[in-house]
Amino acid sequence: MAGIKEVAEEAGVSTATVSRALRGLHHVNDSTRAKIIAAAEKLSYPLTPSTANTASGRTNSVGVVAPYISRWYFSQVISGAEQALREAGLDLLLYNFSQMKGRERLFQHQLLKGRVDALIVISLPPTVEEFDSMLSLGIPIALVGMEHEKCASVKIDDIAGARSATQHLVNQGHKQIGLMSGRPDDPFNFSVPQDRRKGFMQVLAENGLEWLPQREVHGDFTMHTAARAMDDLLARPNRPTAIFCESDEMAMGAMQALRRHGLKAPDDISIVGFDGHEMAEFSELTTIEQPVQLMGEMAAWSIMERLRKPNIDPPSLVLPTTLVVRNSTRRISPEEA
Amino acid sequence: MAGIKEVAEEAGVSTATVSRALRGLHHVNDSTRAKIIAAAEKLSYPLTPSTANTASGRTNSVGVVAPYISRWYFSQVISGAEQALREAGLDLLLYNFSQMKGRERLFQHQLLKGRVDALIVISLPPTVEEFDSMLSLGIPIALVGMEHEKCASVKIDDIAGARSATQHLVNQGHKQIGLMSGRPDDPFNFSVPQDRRKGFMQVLAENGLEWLPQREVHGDFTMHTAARAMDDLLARPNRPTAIFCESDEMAMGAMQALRRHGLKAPDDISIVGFDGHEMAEFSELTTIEQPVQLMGEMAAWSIMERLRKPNIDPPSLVLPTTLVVRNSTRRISPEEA
DNA sequence: ATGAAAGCGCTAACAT
DNA sequence: ATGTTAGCGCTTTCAT
Repeated sequence: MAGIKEVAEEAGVSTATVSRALRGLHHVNDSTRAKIIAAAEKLSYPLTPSTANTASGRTNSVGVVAPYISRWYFSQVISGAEQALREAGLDLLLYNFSQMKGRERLFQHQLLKGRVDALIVISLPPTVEEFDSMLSLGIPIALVGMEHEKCASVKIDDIAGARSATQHLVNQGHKQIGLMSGRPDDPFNFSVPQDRRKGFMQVLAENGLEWLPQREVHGDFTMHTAARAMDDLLARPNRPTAIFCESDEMAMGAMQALRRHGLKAPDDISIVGFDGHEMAEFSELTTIEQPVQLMGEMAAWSIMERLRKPNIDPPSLVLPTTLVVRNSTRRISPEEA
Repeated sequence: MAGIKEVAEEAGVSTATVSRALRGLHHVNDSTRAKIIAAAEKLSYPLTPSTANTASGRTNSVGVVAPYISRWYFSQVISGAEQALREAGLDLLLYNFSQMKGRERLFQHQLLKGRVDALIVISLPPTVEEFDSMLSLGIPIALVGMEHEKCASVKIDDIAGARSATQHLVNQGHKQIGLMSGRPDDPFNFSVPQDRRKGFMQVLAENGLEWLPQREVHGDFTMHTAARAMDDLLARPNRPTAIFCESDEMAMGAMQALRRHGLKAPDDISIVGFDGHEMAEFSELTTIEQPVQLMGEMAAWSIMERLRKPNIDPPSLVLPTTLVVRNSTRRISPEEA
């Protein structure tokens, strides 16, 4: 296996010069550099040797931590981050933090330790201790979909998004509006469902609409539980004419349940979702789109910036959402309402 | 930062013993090991130090290479692999190989070089040269969705899957059956579309059904292009009574197009997909399910096995698919056919 | 079963 | 601008 020594020999220089040349440092003669690059290519020597780690203390890779990696939202963010990181020549280490048992959890920061130069944490604060242990790594952290004073963050305004979804329903004449929200006993203290619920309630109140607790059902942000929750809601009296679902997947679950009951959106009930899931278009679902992939990219950029200048303080970005009106919501007449 | 030296001091032993104890090697007294583990935990010293790389030559991580990482199929496989690898204490390095420019491509194996102990390559053979350069790394490689004599592989029988999808349509009385297939000018020499097409044609021939080339349209395995292709097909004469789509996403695109034209599956045209996409249930799509996540897990296991015993030859696994009948296909009467 | 010491392949500090 | 020489933090002989 060709190492830096072989390359040095081939180019007729010292290993130190090879190291400098390949990393684009100053004070290397252009012709020398050319020779070295030629030698490196010939021996297919890597531009960033993996073993550089030990000597330099930098790993040239960043960790991405997420509770799920195959769900739409997460895979989009990861994809965005991957692109930005690879462009910058950084490797991406993937860490899924959902199913680990207690004892292993205790070791989390030790897993990460020394393996990554920075961390991107997607949308779920683990327990406080776990989070502290991440902070204690002393490396830059960028949060996606959350905020924390000590970390950079990229997120949307969930309250505003929920507001415009709800306002859309109100504008269309709906007065009896239901809510499909996250479980109150969510295992994670996740702010997203809370914020989306808050925005919803604000708009109801501002428009003088009465809120009936029996118009709310809960899901866990998947289609499956949402469909079941919807069954439940449909069985209750005072059926709403429209429903705001805190995620597109839940909205699609709701629509599925509707169909099972011989009902249809928007004819029988209007449905608005949240996220901009790729399948929302297929379902003709009205929704609030968020720039998911972009959020991953920006998180990556933000940590790379901080890797360059460790002293700037971590930026907090809020990206815009867009109401996309499709065919799952409709205007209703005053008599219907 | 606590290193092996600190742990050694704390435990009152040498660094060599710490190294041995923490990696579970033989010839370490139980009580010594206990002391060392305690010291390590106290100083939050990682079980598998990242810098072990240099000295041992092993990186304790495997690379996952995929052309996309946010598409459903790929994210599922990655998720499965991640679980299996993490359980075994291996890190997962993610490499997306789609958008890289020519010159960078040339450097691919150099990117990987020395960074991973093994490779899992998902569903797309890059160019032959790129593949050769991966092989030349001299590390175990597991393929998902493809085969190669020198690599382990985990796949399904695409021909058989396509056969049972098509047979299902035939069994329901369809005689004029259309095909939504991959682009013939696919940038990758991807065997999946070819195999699925082959299975389809076999069943048609076996049942003495005539094949009309104008019943075939092409997509790129996404909803979007499929919808457009479907528009095209619907505009042609001799409209088929059923269509086999080579992927669920294409099937959903087709159904979307159908709706736009005021048509509906299965009433106007029966649609059968392929993959077992999570949204297939929502769409009530009849499909061929493949155990996607499991394929990722098995690929991981297979390389870990080979990491242990380098001399066994790479296993080639074929996992079963299942026909799941939902509501996008229906039996038609002889008069209709 | 444990320790001492010689690397692993590279980078960094110091020469020149 | 380039070479020399210590390390980096760990693993792995080889002793004991």
